[in-house]
Amino acid sequence: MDKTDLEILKILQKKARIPNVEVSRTIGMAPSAVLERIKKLEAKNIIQGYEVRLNPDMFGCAMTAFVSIQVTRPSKVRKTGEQLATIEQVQEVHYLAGGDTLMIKIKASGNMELEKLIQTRIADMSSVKATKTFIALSSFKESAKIRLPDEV
Amino acid sequence: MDKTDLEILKILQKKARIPNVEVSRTIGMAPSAVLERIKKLEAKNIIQGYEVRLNPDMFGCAMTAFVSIQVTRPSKVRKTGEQLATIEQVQEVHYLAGGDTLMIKIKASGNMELEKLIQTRIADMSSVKATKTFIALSSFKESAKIRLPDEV
DNA sequence: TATGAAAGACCTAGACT
DNA sequence: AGTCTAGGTCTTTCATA
Repeated sequence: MDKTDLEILKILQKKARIPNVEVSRTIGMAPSAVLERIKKLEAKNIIQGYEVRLNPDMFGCAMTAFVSIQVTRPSKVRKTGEQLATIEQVQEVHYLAGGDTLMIKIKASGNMELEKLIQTRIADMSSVKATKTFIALSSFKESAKIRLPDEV
Repeated sequence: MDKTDLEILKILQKKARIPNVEVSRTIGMAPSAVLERIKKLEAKNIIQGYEVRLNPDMFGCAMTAFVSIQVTRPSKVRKTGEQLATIEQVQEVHYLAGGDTLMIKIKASGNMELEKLIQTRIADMSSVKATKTFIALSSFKESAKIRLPDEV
């Protein structure tokens, strides 16, 4: 990965789904060279994918919630985490340091769906000791952008 | 928004940066019709954008942390939230119900950057009463996908 | 790794249903 | 809202440096 790769990634981070040629024009390189680089970045798993960002409010996913989940034993973390990750409404699953705790982020249509999810798919897992739910009243930012260095 | 729109969005959610024609072939419609629909979805802000998902480990953003931030007064929530949202390393800012608390998600290169961020950009805001930091040891899932209904 | 050329695929506006 | 057409643009492979 060099400076050119970083330039490409910066452009894509601003707006994925941009024509290849436009990228190549911006950085002053032949389209085929850019294509090759992007392909390599994908192959090396530096680019992991391309996502649409949909407006959740339009799909009955107006509710964002975080649920802190304490597992019964530290050894249960991995399996529990993987199982939680399979739930469609669960967008994120993180293992937090300090208390045998998983933190998940959920998008649901409302109270009802959230309650059902927690009760029928989370709280009833044998490895789940306790849950604490935090409901977001509003969200000021939601992005997957990361800070890219200027150089390697 | 109808069933066709949902079909299109489902395809894009699986893989944005897919040729338009392929979408149109999948749903059995003329490319121009699909283009028109996508444009409308963008104009209506149902599609908010397209993002690359980069592998954070490759950019010195290996550390994910959540910081719970208590503000001094409920009335300070909005301004504080907006200000936090401007920080590049802050990917998410949510206002949580129940305790005048903002929850943010940070991607940083490591302890040092995280500490510096918290001390020089967060804890020193006059509206910030207290912070609690949770560091993720591992992440099982990170996605922006939402569950789309089958019908409208 | 980059370029340039060439063939084929894709995009998109416009006429029409 | 959708189809079809057609020109222009973009993608992608390959020969070459």
